[in-house]
Amino acid sequence: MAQPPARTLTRECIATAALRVLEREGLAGLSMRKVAAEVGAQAASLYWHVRNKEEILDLLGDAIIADAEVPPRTGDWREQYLEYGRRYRALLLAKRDAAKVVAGRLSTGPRVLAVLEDQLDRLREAGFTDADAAMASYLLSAYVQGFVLQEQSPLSATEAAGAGRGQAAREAGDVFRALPAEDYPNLVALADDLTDPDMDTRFEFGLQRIADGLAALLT
Amino acid sequence: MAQPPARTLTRECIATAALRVLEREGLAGLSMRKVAAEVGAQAASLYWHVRNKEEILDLLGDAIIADAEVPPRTGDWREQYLEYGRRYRALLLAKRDAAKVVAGRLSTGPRVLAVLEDQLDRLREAGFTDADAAMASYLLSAYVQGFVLQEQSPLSATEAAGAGRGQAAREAGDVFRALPAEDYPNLVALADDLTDPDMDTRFEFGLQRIADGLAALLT
DNA sequence: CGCAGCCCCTAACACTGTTAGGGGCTGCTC
DNA sequence: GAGCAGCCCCTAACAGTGTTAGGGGCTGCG
Repeated sequence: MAQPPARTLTRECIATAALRVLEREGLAGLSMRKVAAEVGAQAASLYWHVRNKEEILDLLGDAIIADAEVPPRTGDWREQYLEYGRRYRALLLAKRDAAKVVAGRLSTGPRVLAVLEDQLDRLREAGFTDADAAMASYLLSAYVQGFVLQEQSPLSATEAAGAGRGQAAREAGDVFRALPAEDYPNLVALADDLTDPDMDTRFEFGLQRIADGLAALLT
Repeated sequence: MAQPPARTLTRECIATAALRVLEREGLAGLSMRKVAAEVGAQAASLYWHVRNKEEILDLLGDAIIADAEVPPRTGDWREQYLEYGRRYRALLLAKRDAAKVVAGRLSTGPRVLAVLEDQLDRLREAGFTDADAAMASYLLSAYVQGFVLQEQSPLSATEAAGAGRGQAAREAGDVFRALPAEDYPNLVALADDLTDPDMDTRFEFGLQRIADGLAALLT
């Protein structure tokens, strides 16, 4: 790692390096020094191209969305809206800690704007009010971000060592089943439903409800 | 601050102290040393009662939800479901950075479980399948968390100095309006709708759509 | 009395983001 | 060609972070 001349480093160069560090070490392990080392430079050198670590996170947010592809323009607006949601979730699941990076960050990178533009175009074409189209778009991204964040959140402090997806769900199931049934009858009864590790259908459920609710606006 | 004998410190004591520090300094400014100082102790002393900083954040998550109140049991399930969402959002807005604390954290504190238990009870009583009730509950919390997180996220690196709520929205509006209209016709046209600072009605919009979608399951 | 144990301390470790200041290297101007 | 401005990267340091090791007062029990 770290080629000696290293080529003059740019913001894009820093962004892709940060992306590699993020993939390797996770968001908590992402430091200025490590990003700098990844491009063969010193930490302080980054500050010539970037104001903050925060600005690097902004670049990361853009880079994560960068390889988004808009769904095909076939079928009705509903199928396209659903597909937007699915692809957004897939994007957040593809890169490590992507949801946490993107969560508290309103990106205005060109790639993000292009997707948003396209999405709004289809919603208006489908017959939604301007205000409704804007809110429908906002609703979708809020749901997807919130879902993936919950989906990836470990159970309390039982975290790090846990194996992949669904591990937390199974442990949560144990917690629910162990509860006193007279105090929490519903939690005990629904323990299996609440902790079903099939996140895909759980996500799809919410997505379909939202689409249904939006469809009711068009009648 | 910091009374000399300080009384023997407990986990609850640490939790409320952490809550005060969070309110004063924000999540980024919350450190072991500051929490310790708040209870009149040294940083290392905390580790007798708590394993990690992560565990303090868990305590914080519980403490934030602690003063949740379940909505009155009047009216239909829909009104109660909506009210759950509204109160959850209000809770996250009430304490500083509460959304960020709660976001990536599956709390199993007793207060959280009690609310969940009650919520599931009402959904089942309304006629939802066990699986649907569980998913409806999950859907609501995903939406609320995602929404508040987006709602509070600053616009790119224009952050810290910005005034309160709606400031980011107004600046985002400027960004959208300044875009080339031939490349982003919809973004320019909907700039006002996209950046309407009235977050309450925006939240309500999504909430109503979700409730509509769920209602369609009961027919 | 002595001895556990609980509880808190001081000191240190490795690491973080960030800034100050210095020095090569480029390319322009006289 | 000489000098100079600027870009770009460096070393060194600062204050602060989470966390651990080890010590030392208390308490209550045998």
